[in-house]
Amino acid sequence: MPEGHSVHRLARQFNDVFAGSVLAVSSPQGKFAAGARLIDGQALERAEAHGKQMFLTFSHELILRVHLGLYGAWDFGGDSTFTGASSIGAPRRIGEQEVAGDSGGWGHGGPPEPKGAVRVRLVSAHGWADLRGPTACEVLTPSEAAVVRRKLGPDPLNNLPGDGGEFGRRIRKSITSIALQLMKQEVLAGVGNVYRAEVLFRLGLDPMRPGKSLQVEEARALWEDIAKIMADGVRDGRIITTELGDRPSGLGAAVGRGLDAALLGSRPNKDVPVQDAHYVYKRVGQPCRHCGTVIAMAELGGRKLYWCPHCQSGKA
DNA sequence: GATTAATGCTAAA
DNA sequence: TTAGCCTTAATCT
Repeated sequence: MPEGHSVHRLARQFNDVFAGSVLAVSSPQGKFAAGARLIDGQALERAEAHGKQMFLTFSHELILRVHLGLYGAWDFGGDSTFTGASSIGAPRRIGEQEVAGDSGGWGHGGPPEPKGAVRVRLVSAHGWADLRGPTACEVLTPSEAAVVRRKLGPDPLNNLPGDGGEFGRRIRKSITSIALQLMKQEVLAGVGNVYRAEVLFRLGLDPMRPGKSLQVEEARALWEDIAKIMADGVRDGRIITTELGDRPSGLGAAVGRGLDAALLGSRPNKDVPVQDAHYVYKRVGQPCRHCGTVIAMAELGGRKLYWCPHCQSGKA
């Protein structure tokens, strides 16, 4: 269940390793055979991310739209030219979690036998990419792609001028709870269940507040914090929302003992233990990192919502 | 080894 | 509203 940061890393990876290259496109699984024929043999012009969706534009202007959904993922492999072109560390896999390291599988100048249900395989002169388990995978014309993108709200990782204000107008339009609205891709594109829970905690907002009740200033702060922690996610390749001083182990503890946080340099979130990465997400029953109150959980709109009943009550 | 839940969305009913 | 995608890590026996 990758959120927007993973999709932006994917787009970067495709631009790094495939842009300008002619791609052989196939569907080993067979389910995308017709679509694959439409783009087979074309050069990839560019990759773009909008929220949780990725758009690959080919030289004849057709566009491959991919949404990873619940457990979709891309696997990569290739020669040294291919891995060397990656600016994000030549990952072996990008999906719900990112896997680093060598994929093997370019031994005889080509990709390995597809394992499992590979919906799409892309092969260039130097490497390959396999897509499994996507929710959406289709070839669109430019105008069809524009229709899809018009339905999406602003993406905090693109953060174009005016996007913050547009987000504020959209979320303040409805009495629907801000917890539900943050998951709506037409309000803002890219936030999922982890960032939703974490940003509401970071700003001390009650998840059940109606969007309409947000002050303009509160909506702006919400947008800015989402943009910040998601940009961290793009940099780190994982979701880490805790501040250094709120981490009980590892370097957070060292800082607590007096180590200068500045020593951490450009990688402030390097090697954060998983149990220290979040404030509330999947921490039901555990003590709040700020006040010790037991973290609560409830099902809302079919998804689990986590929050601190004290820090996010409006009384804290 | 078997079962379950999961950082979503789509399409059928 | 519900099934489906068909993977993976964590949890259970």
